[in-house]
Amino acid sequence: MNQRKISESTVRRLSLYLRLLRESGPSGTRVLSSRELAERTGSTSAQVRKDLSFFGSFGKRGRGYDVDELERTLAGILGLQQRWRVALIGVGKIGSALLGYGDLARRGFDIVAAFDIDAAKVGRHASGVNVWPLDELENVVRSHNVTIGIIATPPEAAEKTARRLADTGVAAILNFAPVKLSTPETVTVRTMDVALELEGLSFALTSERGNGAS
Amino acid sequence: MNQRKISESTVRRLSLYLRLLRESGPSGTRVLSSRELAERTGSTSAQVRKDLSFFGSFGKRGRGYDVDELERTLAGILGLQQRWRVALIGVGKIGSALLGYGDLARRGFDIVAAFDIDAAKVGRHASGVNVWPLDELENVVRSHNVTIGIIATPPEAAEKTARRLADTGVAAILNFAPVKLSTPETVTVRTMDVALELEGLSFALTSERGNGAS
DNA sequence: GGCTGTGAAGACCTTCACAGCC
DNA sequence: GGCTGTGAAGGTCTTCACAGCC
Repeated sequence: MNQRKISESTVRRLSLYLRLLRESGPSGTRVLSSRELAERTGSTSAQVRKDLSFFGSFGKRGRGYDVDELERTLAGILGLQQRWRVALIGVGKIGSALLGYGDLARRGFDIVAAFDIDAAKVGRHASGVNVWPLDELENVVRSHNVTIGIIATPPEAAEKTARRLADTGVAAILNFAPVKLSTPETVTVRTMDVALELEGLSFALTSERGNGAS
Repeated sequence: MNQRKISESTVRRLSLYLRLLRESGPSGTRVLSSRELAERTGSTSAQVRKDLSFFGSFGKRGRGYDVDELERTLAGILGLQQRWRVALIGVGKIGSALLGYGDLARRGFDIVAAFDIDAAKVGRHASGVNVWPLDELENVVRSHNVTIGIIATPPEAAEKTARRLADTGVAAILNFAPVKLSTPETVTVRTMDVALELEGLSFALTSERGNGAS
């Protein structure tokens, strides 16, 4: 496991390859070439081979990659042979959507506890997950062995929540609040921001006019 | 507006700069240096200056950037001086969350119509947006002059929905379904996938063990 | 013949470092 | 003195192209 620095884009693509392999599951093809993998994930064949080559040689020359084997290998690389225990902070609109989103559990991420500052939201959520008062965060996160936190609080509360999660020993945070979190380097943070993505689209549409849009 | 190829990361950072400028609004500082902009968005001062230099010279040497002026300039570059008319397809968990998410309107994106295949969801949504039967998509998208579509359907329906949006003349799609969309090149697509981000975190946590994690 | 694995080349992005201006 | 704007250097990521194997 002595691996060099793997880029974020490579990891993203590995996830896409894995998703494809899982979909072409039992009834799918037994072997896929780098070209097929590329076409169906929006990459190139050389890119696929390069991505995989950082971790070893998993293909068979002249044939391609064995679907089952590559699936297991990729799951291993991505750390998805284990299940991850996740805490959700903030049971508002986004939080509730996440609680009801079965794809997360299907892909190895169990939301084992949720928190909200609003007493009315405390109790058992429709999804079956328990919603705790925010005060209980440290206790419950520790007792449930949570390693990943999801921040779905209002932006004003995000920074403080991040600090509390970090102090409680959570190793990674997925942040839905449109703010920059200042966490210790030991915590890996990734932010998802719908408005930011829309702004990216806005830019693309705006600058198209400049060039001769076909 | 004869601009060269601007990278996606540059555009993302421009959005972050703009967000910061807007937050440090009326009561904020009148001038910000590239160093300040960088520190508060998680970038570097050279990066900030380079990003801006693709579009012109907006700073004052020895002083920095005028907040109001740079805010206007960035909004112009990103195409945010106009408002964007957005259609949402799929009023499930994610779709509802988006309808209730005021930040989108605040940042220039108005969801002017929503669609769902389920007759029970048709009618006026709590957010005030009208939910139409899916059959009406082409009519309503055209009559409302929609330019951006958000796909929040189940994965199986995403591809077909994308094609319909593309055929109806929508210029950009924000896709929440975990599938690769095959749309004509005239349509800009961006996909947001929570599980994919979590898998990125999973990888980071897993590969840390390999190195000597401090 | 077909396809992988991979050095080398090329494209792209970031950082450096400093001239130029306030 | 302080800060911008920017060529040049350095680094990273992608694509090419082909040797090696099935």
